[in-house]
Amino acid sequence: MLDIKFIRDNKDIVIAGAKKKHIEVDIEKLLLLDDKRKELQKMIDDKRAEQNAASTRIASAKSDDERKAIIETMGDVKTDLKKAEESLAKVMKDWQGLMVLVPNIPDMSVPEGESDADNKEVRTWGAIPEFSFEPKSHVDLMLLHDMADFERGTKVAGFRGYFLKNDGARLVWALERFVQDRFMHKEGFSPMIVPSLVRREPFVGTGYLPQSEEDLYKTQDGEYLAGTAEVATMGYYMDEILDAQQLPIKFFAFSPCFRREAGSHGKDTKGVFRIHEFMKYEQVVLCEASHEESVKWHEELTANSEKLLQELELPYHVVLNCGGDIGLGQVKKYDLEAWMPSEKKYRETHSSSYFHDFQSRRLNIRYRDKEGVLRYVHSLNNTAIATPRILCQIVENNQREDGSIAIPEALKGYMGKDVITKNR
RNA sequence: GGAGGGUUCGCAUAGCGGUCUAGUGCGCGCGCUUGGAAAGCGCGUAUACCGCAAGGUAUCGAGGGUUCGAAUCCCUCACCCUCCGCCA
Repeated sequence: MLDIKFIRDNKDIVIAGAKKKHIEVDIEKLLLLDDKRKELQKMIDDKRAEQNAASTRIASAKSDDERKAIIETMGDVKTDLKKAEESLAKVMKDWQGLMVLVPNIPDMSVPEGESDADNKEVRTWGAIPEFSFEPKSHVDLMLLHDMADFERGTKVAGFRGYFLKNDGARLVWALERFVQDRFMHKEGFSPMIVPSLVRREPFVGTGYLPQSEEDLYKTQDGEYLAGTAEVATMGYYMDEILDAQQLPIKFFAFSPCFRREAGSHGKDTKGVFRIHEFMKYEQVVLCEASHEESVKWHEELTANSEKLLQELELPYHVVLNCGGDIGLGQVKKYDLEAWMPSEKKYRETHSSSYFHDFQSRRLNIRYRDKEGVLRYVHSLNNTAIATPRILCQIVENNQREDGSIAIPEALKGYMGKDVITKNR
C-alpha cells in the first residue's frame, strides 16, 4: 500500500510505476474518489461536532421541556448524518478496493520489460557443465534411482503429486540440514517454524491478496494455505510497534508451501520443478525505513543465497527482474537461477526482493525511531532453499554417463555417501 | 463438539446510557526538594484524519444495531481463559 498523500502528490510517478510493471490501475479514479472521501468526511465531522454539542446541552438541560426541544431539533442532523455516512461507506469500499491494487514503484534500476524473457543478467557464477553424452532430465534420473514416484504421487495426491523415496528423500533432508546448519548460528537470524494455514489479513498485508486469489488454496473455514513462509513471518509483527533498537529483525523461517499454479497448467508438468506442495526456508528482514538500509540488506540476502549455491557447486546466474516480472509490492527483485542441463538454460531457485514500506503499511508494522517518530518498517525476503525443486539442478548437474549422481562436497556428510548409484 | 467467563490509554485495574475531552496505581519523561540518592510533591505521558491555525472528528477486540446521545444495552464475528468431550 502506498500512502494516499504520496499518491496525490506524485500522481505521475505512481502512474509511470504501474505502467512499468504492466499493471492496470485507475489512479485518476482513485483521486476523484479521494476528493469525495475528504469532502464527505469533513461533512460528517462537522455534523458530529454539532451532535456532540447538542448532546452536552441535553445532558445539562434544566427541564424536561428544554431537553425535548433540543432533541427535536436533532432529528434533521441525524438524518443528514446517516445519509452522509452511507455515502462515505460506499466511497470507502471503492477507495479501498482501488488502494490495494496500486502497485509499489519499481526502482530506477529495474529494466523495462514484459516477462521473464526481458530480465537482465547481472552476473554468472560457475562453469556450465559439458557432457560427453546426452544429459538425462531430473525426472529420468530420479526414476532411475527410485528417488521419486510420480505415478503413485498422482494416484494419491492428484496432478503434480509426488512421493520422494530413498536417496530422493535423503537428499531433501540432507539439503535441509545443510541449510539449517548454515543459518542456525548465522548472526542475527532467528530460526522460526511458521504456520502455512494463515488467515486472510497477512495475505492482503503481504500483497498476495486480493489479486492472486486463484493461486491460493482456501479452507472451508476461510483460511488460506501459504505459498511461502513470508506470509506468516511478515504477519508475526502485524499491528505492532517495535523499538528502533530491535531493528534489523532477521528471520530464517520454515514452512511447507502450497501453490495452485492456476496460471501455469501446461508448464513444467513433469517432475518436481513445479509442484503444488513443497518446503521452503525463507530469509525475512525487517529494517529501518531507509532506502539505503533496504538496499544493503537486499544485497546481503542475495549474497547469502549465492553462497549456498556456490557451496552446492551449482552454476547459476543472477538476473534483475524487469518491470513486468516483479510483484505488486516489490521495488526490486533478483532471481537466482541455477543451470538445468536437460533444458540447457538457467531455472529459478531463489527470489530476492525488497518492498520499502509497502507491506508494513498494509500490515501496520511500525517502529519508534530515535526521535520518537513512528515509522513503517521496511521489509525484504529471499529464499534460503526450496525443496525439492533444487533437486532438479543438483541431480542433473552431477550426473555421469552411467547414470550415477555425484554428491556435492557440502552434502556428502549429510548424505552419508559420495555418489548415488543404481544399486543403491 | 458442549458449557461458562473475558478482551478498556506501555502494564494492572475502575467504569453498569449523558460531567468519560476514559478515573486510579505502576512505569516513563520533566521539574521542585536534597550534599547525593530514595521517598515526597508538581506537571506531563496515545494514534489517525481534516485544518495555515484555533480547533474539530474518530478509536475502549472487529463489524452492525437501538438511542437525541453507547466503553456502558442488543446482534454477529475474532481471539483469550476455565471446565467437559474427543485426539496426534
